[in-house]
Amino acid sequence: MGTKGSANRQRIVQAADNLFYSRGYNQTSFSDISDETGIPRGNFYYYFKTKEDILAAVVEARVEGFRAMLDECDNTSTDPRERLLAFARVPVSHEDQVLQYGCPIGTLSSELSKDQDQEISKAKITAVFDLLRDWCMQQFTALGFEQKGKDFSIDLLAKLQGISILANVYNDREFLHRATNDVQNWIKQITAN
Amino acid sequence: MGTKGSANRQRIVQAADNLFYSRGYNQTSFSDISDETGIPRGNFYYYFKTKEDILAAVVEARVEGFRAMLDECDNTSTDPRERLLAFARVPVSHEDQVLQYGCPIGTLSSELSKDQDQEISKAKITAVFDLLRDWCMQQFTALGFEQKGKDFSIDLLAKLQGISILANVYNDREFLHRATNDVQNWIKQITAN
DNA sequence: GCTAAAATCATACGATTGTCTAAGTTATTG
DNA sequence: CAATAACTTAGACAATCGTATGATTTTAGC
Repeated sequence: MGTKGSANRQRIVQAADNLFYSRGYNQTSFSDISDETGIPRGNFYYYFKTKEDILAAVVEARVEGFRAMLDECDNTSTDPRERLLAFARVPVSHEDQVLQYGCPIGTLSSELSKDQDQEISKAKITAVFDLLRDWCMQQFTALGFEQKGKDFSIDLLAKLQGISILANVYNDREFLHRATNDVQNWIKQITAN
Repeated sequence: MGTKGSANRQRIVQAADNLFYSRGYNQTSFSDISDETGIPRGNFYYYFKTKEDILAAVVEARVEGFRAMLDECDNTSTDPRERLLAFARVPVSHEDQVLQYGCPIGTLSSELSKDQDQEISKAKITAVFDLLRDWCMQQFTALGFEQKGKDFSIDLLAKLQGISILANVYNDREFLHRATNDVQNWIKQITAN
């Protein structure tokens, strides 16, 4: 179910994804998505009962995107340490977007944490962070870390989030590069046998 | 000018400040502020021509708040190192708010980075980060750092932002404490003679 | 205590929001 | 080919948005 959705549904989700990222969820209207896709607003209701349903679909799409990104990290090397180093470079691999709009999951998360409703989608956002954290933990445990691996994983996510925010605030490409290097050095340091 | 503003103006700004923090700027309407203060919507236009003018006043108020917070850090000690350690503890001193709504300046920043308009207010947000960064740099230079002090300052802000985000996402008080400790240890380490 | 300015109030404007319906079209199936 | 389902469309709904105005009340200067 859902896998056989029409092309229109996919186009709606894709346009909403981009708009939610560049303008924010609350600042994106059905009309915006309609203008972007050429699909009349009325059609939306056939696929999504509410705007939050679109949000849920977008979050789901982003989960898939992050999953694919993690797969790429997995494919760079069989060494968990190298994988973590690759993971740390993800923000710089989406440099321009991060500088302009910040982290797609971090900014959405902080936007949704400010709402009484949308508890469902907020939970799904947490699931995205869980996905990333679990993947990191997997690498750390493969490196022999146990309880420390959990802390390291959240620390790593926090570092990348902080870097994304500051890089976005100051639109500072140099900082993004330098700070990413520092994170990689930190990974090398804590994983040094 | 502005210093003699009526009590109503102050109440509007204060209510807007709280609402912008807990619900977000775009999700807060004039009616919300009206409900919160009991002041009719029509009155707003006497003090503020547009909603963005209210935002500007709120940002200004937050700047004052951060300035007062930095003064407190200054008063904790004459040692720049101790001051930085105190600064690093600011998020935990506003623990509950950070866990629920994130950093008041970081979340607002990422919300405003997603809008075509509001370029003025966005610039003022950057000014808040400048305020914090300059203060940190002042401490680092007092400790003998020069060009490195600038990097350390942004690094420190990035660390605190990242911590706030993850603490908010997972509503994790323990992480907030542990990560703050780590930041303090980092400060001690880089400032060790 | 009169007057003019400052402040407050109720009300309404056009525009846009998300939601919803009832037709219209296309595709699928027996 | 007929009939049923899947999909698309245009348009309108009430509600709310930020903005704006004109009248009323309060305050301050002389």
